[in-house]
This record gives sequence, C-alpha cells and structure tokens, in this order.
Amino acid sequence: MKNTLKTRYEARAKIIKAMAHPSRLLIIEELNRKEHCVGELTEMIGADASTVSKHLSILKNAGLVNDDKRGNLIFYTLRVPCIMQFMSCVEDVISANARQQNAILKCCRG
Amino acid sequence: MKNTLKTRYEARAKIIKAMAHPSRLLIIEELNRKEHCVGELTEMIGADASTVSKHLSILKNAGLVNDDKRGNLIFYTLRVPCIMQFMSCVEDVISANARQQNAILKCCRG
DNA sequence: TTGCAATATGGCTAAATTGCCAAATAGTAA
DNA sequence: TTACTATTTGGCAATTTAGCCATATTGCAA
Repeated sequence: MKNTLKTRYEARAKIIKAMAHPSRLLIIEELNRKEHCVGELTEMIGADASTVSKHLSILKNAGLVNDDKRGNLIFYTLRVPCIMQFMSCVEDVISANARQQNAILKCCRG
Repeated sequence: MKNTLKTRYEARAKIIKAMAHPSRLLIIEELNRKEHCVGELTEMIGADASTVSKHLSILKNAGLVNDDKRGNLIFYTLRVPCIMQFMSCVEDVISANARQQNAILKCCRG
C-alpha cells in the first residue's frame, strides 16, 4: 500500500476502532442525547468504574468526545454528531443480514 | 446494561469492528469504486494473499461485502454503499483533531 | 489424468484489547 | 488538617486479533 494512503487509512481505522465496542457505542448514543458524567455512564453500562473511565479515554483520545470538569464531576459530550447518522447504516446492514438468513432458512427447508 | 440493549450494541460493534482495520478500509473504498477480485486487492494492499483473504472473510461475515465466483476468480463487491457516507464524517473528526492540535501548539508557543 | 493459478483454511507466534482490582489523584466539605 | 466522593491510572491475566507460512481446495487447460 502506498505510504500516504496507508497513513490515511490508519488514521481512519483508529477512529473507527474507538467506536468498535458495545459499551462505547452505548456511551456514544447516550452522549448524543445529552451530556453525562462518568458515574451515570457507569451505572448504565454496569461495569467497573475504571473500565468505563478507560472506554471514555479511548473515545476522547480518538476525538469523539469532549470532557468538562465541574467540581467533582466530569461531564462528557459527543463531539461529532454525524456519527449517529452512521448508526442507521449499521442497522441497515444488520437487517439485511437478518433477511438474508431468513431467505436461506426458507429456501433450505423447501 | 439491559440485555436486549446489550445484544443490539454487540451486533453493531461486530459490524463496526469489521471495518476497523486499515487494509479493510482500503478494501471497502476500492470496492465502492468497482468490484475487484482477491488478487487485485492483494496487490493494492501489499500483504500475503492469505491475509487479504482473511480480511475479506471478516468483511463478508459482517455482511459488508458480497462475493461472486467466476471461474478461477472471486469478485467482491460492496454490499452497503451507505458506509461511504460515514467516511466523510470520520474525515471530519480527523481534521477537527488536527485543528485542535494546531490550536494547542499555537497557544503554548505564545 | 496432470499441472498450474487463484483463493481459502489451519496453525502458529506476536501484539493488541478487555476488564477487574488496587492504588493514585483531584475536588469538596467538615 | 482529615474524611469522603468521583475519576483516573497502573498492573495483571484472559481473550482476541493480525499476519505469515504451509497446506487444502477449486477451476481451468493441456
């Protein structure tokens, strides 16, 4: 792969990889609704606080979220709302897959 | 996390994870332009043919590409063009990150 | 049939990711 | 100051991923 292209795809992959986790997708979706502090997200996800904190740092490092410290709490917001449009495309893939699975089942049962 | 939600985010994450690799992003972009056989993609990427084959099987398994065998060759096509719209959003993130980096540099040099 | 080309699969090691616990840090409040 | 809460960081073990080589498999052609 040409070197400039490689760099470009690596940069993209880094961002997409940051999204590629169930908990981080939940975080993205909830932050799209409104800002949340770490404790709130931790409760929604149901994992250790340190785990959630690491997820948030991955999202922040990719430039997908912003953080805003207010006293003891740190509020996170979604930095790039256009991400949410992508989710409907992903849902399209999921339902296309499901339809295809159904078609295969129907066909093979006769 | 509630169980139905968890399943949904896992399904999404599986698809996004399938995209989250530089070589697979190149494949997606090239297949968006036009169909390609494995050999062509292998040459573009510059990795072992078996490696590229595995990338393709990951994409296929996620429902992102279709394959069509014609004689000795297997042609792959992009199954979900809406994915490409997402790339411009990813590029937005990248340039926003770059701008922010610049701002930080300027500020700290005085 | 044999031989060759294209692609896929198995196996292996190295590297990255995940998630928990424990400990550090930062902020508030007494 | 001490105590308490929120969040982050370090460390570790388990799992997953990546990429190469070697080996199937498939299809064409002689």
